[in-house]
Amino acid sequence: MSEEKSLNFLEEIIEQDLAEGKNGGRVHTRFPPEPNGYLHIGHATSICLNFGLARKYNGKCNLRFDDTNPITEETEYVESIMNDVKWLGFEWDELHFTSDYFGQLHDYAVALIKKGLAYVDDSSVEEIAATKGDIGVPGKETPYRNRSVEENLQLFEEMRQGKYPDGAKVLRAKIDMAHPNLLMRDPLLYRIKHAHHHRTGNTWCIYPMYDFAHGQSDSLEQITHSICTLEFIHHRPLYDWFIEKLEIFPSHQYEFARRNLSYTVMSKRKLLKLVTDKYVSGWDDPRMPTVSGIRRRGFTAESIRNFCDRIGVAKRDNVTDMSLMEFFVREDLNKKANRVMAVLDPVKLVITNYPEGNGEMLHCENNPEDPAAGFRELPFSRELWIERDDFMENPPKKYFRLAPGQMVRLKHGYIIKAEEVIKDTEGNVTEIHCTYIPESKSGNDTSGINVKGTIHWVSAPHAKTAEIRMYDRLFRVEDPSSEDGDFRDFINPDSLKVIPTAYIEPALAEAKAGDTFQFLRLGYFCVDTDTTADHLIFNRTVTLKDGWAKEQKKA
RNA sequence: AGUUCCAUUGUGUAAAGGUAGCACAACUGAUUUUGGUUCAGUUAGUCUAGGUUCGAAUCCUGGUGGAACUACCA
Repeated sequence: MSEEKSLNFLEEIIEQDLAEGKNGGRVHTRFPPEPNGYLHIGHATSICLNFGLARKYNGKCNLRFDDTNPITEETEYVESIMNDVKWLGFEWDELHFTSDYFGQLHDYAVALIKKGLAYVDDSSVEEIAATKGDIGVPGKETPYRNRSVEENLQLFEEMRQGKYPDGAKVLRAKIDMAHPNLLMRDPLLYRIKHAHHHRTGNTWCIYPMYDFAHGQSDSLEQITHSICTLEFIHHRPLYDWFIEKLEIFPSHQYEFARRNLSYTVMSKRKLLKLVTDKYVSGWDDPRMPTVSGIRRRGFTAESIRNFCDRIGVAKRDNVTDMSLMEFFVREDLNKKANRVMAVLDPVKLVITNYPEGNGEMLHCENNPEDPAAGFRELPFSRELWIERDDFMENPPKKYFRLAPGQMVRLKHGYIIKAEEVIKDTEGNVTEIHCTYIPESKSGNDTSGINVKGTIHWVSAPHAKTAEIRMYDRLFRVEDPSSEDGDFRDFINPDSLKVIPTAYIEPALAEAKAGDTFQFLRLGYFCVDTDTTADHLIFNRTVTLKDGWAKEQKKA
């Protein structure tokens, strides 16, 4: 049986083009971010799509910075974007900046003027908006629309030379002021901005608009399939118009629906607001849907690639549930992350019949899913920390863990039986006394006893401490992007919970930033970039599936 | 209102006129020294009304519902 994977609509288009011998059998895509912010998971789908298509069809994919607006763009963003693309596991075939084409784009503008297809307009922003018309209402032509080619050439040259202040004049295409598509009503091609550009400095004071730059840049790079999101679909007639009138390489634009994720926002404007208004610690806050944020949180590049492949690409509106992304993270980490033990909410456990002194070392498997991960030695002793909710004085029926008179296994260690509970004056449990069964040692258990529960622990005299940061969804509402206004109304106040001192097993003190572990029964945790030898910080990447929680919900 | 795009289980996607399938989620059960993992299984879907056809999720028409477009942003 050939495992025939179904094609998405873009792959179908490409295969048809290939079958027809279009573009000489070439496939060339590009990922074209504007360097005005950090990349987010939505960009990641676009990256996986563009680079993935190129990889699949033996083609090429460029990284192009669409830097036509000097006001918003910064070198810091350029660097973070290149870093994120590489981290996701992709290499660009060519690196370009739209600003490298400013000279060529200027020549294209001159060519359009010469053909009588572009003119200089002296109207103000307000006048242009007022004469644009409206949905269903045709616009009005400006009095400057019929200037001669010579005059337009001269004025455009004077614009370039810096003879006019910002906003005094613009270059517009001469198309149709009554066109039902607002974008075809004499769109702006160039505007005057006396501003410093992050790459071209002060060389230019006129800058091309997106529409006049994007398609031509695609064409200059011989891009065969220019893939963008659906909101650009109205731009396609313009895209094609420039290519036709300039008689340049016919790149084609294809649109797909933006990917949305439940409980998160993708708009760069809103992400920027989260950062500048300090709702989060920065672009790489582990709650942010940015590539740098989810990386810091411990999501792996492979799981993101798998996620993007799985959710696919289509043209209908969509909101993918977070649980799908979390599944791919768990799937990947389950194979890779070593199992270790940590106690987040400790209570003391004393094994009264275990000898006092230094205890013993236990031989522990690092990862049952990966035999190559090996073993480690783990100290065991008379006094341990265990998780507070692994003991219940009055347990419900299906509670498999510690309770008075009930037996449980200490992971990698012995079976114990709870004998006595010590409480403070307010009735809080401060210590649990129990006995152990010496013949039940993990690995050579001759006791013949079967217990239903296994709990994790850390030897009290050997334990190290660490700070644990637990993250939850940043937003309370499922689709925060549908809401406008103040974030405060729908930010989740419990999105960050800090545990200043948790107990961890001693070997973990050596862990380095970026290392990820499964804390047994608690979830996956990743060492934070701010961690130091004196102060270990773990971020919770994702929780484990919780069978006990389900059990309780039923009750 | 005009133009354009879209509509398949709770979610995301397949089925190019011929058995509505996959993954996640949910639910059963088995295995398990993690209430994890793994394995087996169950529930659940073509927006609507017509038309074309031997046969329609697919093609056509009308309706309904949703989205995008009215920046000297990209």
